[in-house]
Amino acid sequence: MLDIGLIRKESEAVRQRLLTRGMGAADGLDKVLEVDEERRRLLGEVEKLKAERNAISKEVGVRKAKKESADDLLAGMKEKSDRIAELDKQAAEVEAKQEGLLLSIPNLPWEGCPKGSTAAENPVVSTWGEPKKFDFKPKDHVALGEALGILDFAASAKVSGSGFAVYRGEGARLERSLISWMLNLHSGEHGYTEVSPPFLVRESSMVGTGQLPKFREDLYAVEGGELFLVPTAEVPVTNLHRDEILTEGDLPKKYAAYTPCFRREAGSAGKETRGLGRMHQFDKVELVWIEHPDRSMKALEELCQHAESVLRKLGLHYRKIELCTGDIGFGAARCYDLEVWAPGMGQFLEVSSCSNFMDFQARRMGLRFKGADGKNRPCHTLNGSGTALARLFIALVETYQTQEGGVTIPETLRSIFGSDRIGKELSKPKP
RNA sequence: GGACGAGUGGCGGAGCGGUUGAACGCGGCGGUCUUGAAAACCGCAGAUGCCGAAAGGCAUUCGUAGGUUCGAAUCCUACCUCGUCCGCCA
Repeated sequence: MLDIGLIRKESEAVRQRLLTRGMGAADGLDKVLEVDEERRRLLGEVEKLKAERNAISKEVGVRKAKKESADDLLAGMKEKSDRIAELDKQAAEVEAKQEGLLLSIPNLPWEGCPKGSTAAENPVVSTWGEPKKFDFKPKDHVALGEALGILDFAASAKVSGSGFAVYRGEGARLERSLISWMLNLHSGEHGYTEVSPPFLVRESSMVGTGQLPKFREDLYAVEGGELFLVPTAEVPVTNLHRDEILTEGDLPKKYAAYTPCFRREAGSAGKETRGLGRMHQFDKVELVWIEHPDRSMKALEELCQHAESVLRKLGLHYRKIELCTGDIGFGAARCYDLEVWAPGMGQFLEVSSCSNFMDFQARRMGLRFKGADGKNRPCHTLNGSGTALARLFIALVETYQTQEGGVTIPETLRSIFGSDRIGKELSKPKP
């Protein structure tokens, strides 16, 4: 949520910055200014009346205490109160309207964001490793996984429909191992506190991180309740500190969390839907920072390094791109994506999105810190996948497949996985 | 799911419908004292919004939303959350 004070003071600059996102991104700005003016007008009027009423009521109390009559003061007070009630109602309506408008305006892209209008204009920041070379034609993970019996799409379709997967045997074990290994890495080496949050959250949490009110159609809602399935651990974890005033010494807060992620993926049917590429449910280890505004851009670099370290340790070829103003997400001010190479599919797959939301989410959720000057200011929030599963699984099995149709397990995963390969000639680790 | 009880400032905990944003204690901040610290003593201090260049003023806020009243932390209703007991259960 943008600061209404900023919108008021620098409306033209705000408009120009929003427009770098594309046509329509500044819609609602004029309306919100108009509503804000009306709100302040009403507030001025009603607060003046309330001040009068308070003064008179206080005097009534004094007179009654002295057993004196206050009838002269009470005359006309009912009308005054009715007028106040009427104006209060109007003010509440206008405030709700303003809130609704503000919640639907996207964040300002950071001033240093590359300008552009589509994903095609996202610059590649860096590339790590090389595409794996094969002496044979590499299979994609669907062919490979089904032949090995570690993926079963027929079963998941039967149980839940398209967009789901059943991992079996060594496949399920690999998935679980990756989650544990990543959590160990981030909590053990990168200083994150591991948390295991609820997978269903209330509406206010979704509003806090920005999924609602605008993107309801992307979410799974639980029927008959007001709970939603989390689309990312960002939601429950960032909201851990909603409505809190932290001290500067509390910052940064760094959390790592595993959750499954549930997304309707409405409108993307038929697009990249083969195999594990785009699922209604996938696993993810998420990194969340709550940081001091002065340090959040540095924090974004660090957070992204932590996500990158996952891919490096696994020896997976990837590239890092920075999202341009036209492609950046609703709440993000700056964002890097990490895309890992899947040799069987012959494409890069997004496995991490590392964003600095600056004060956008913090304003929505009332997350502040008390600065050295004693003033309360919104914190900055960041998050990034560290990393998303399913696609990491794809890259891993496709990269490490063998000519015989098995999969070699990278050195770093072997002890937690309990073996050095999947497939024929499965061997136990040497004692 | 059923019954009962409770929700007050960072924490604990008072609070007759009227000069209560709220006693008191702890914690916090600033000072006095001290070589320094502790103790003791004195003082300051919630949050949000509106107006204002500022100083400051005003409004709102005692789980949430309504209601009664000239006036609500205090009375009424609903909801939420927590606790206890019962039932069910991984």
